[in-house]
Amino acid sequence: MSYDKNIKPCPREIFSEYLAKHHKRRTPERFAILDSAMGTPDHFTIESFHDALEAEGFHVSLATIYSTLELLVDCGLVRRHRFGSDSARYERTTGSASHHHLVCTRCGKVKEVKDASLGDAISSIRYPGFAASYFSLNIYGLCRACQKRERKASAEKAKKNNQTLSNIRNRKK
Amino acid sequence: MSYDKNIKPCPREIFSEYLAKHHKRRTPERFAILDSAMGTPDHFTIESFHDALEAEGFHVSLATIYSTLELLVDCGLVRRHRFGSDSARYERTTGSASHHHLVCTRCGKVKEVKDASLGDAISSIRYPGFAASYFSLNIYGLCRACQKRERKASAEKAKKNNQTLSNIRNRKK
DNA sequence: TTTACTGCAAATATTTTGCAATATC
DNA sequence: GATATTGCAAAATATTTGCAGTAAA
Repeated sequence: MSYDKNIKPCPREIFSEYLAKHHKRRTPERFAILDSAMGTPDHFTIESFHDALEAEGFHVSLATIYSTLELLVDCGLVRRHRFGSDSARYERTTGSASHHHLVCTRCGKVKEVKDASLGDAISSIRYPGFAASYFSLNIYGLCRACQKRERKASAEKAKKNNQTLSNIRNRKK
Repeated sequence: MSYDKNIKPCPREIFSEYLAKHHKRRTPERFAILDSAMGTPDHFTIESFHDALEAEGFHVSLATIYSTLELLVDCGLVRRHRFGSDSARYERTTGSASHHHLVCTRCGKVKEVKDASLGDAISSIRYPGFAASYFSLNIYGLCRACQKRERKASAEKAKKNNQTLSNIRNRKK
């Protein structure tokens, strides 16, 4: 939970102005959540985030975390991902290089892939009438481990079938 | 629910071979679900899909729809999206041009944008050890309606604040 | 004949909501 | 002082799972 609060425009300023503009209140909970989110370079879930805050000695309810993260997404400081069937994952938008995700449809594992030029290409597209804030590119498929597992299962099944087949053949003798 | 079953390799063949390869069973439920999914050009949710099947006279349980759509995703015939907080949306991968999505973070509305060249660019990237099946590109931001709504709310708040301010000024007189 | 699949209902997991107390504006 | 926000717990929603009966291989 440490980031340079002097970089301009720093997240605190952005959030503060966003709250002012929307006539929402500047509460300690909201800024604690902001600081913690900005200090986390990795993905996090509501649950993990709540635990981390708790470990730091903050007690903030889940409901408040949900609502504050929604605000942070709305003002573009945080991205929200829904990869598999599991819960939403969040990540700060600042301080990390443009990347997309390889998502395994079998086991749900997510791997980050950095690609600045593709990121720039996507970010540079303008959509009339739509105020874009961030993008999320996910490539779905099978990860290495699940491919290997599949090959192995395939081989075992084939072996089993051959045994069955030879049993039948032997019986006929 | 009508698509040309003669196109090669047609979805029925792909699915049939997938089931055979994985030593899974060819049940009427699975093929009814396949046909219905392939006959739907738009996005659908489990709920809407279930209703549509029911209306056509098929009765298939939600559990079976979930499990079969998982198989269809696994064999690449169906894409699974998780846009907002709401339930997963599915769409067939065949028979529609490459597109991505503009997702409103405020109201959740999703708009499709066709872009063959970007789609080709993304599809052509190879990831060592990862067997890519399909991609999902979502641009998050504010849709036209929500931008308008925001401007309107902003103006009203400002007006209200001015009134309060002039009340205070008047009182001081 | 073996065992995977289906439907149903119950269980689980995640996110949202209502309400009284509190704190910001 | 008016009202948005908080925490808690309950509610709503989506998805998964267990089990007994059925059907594909």
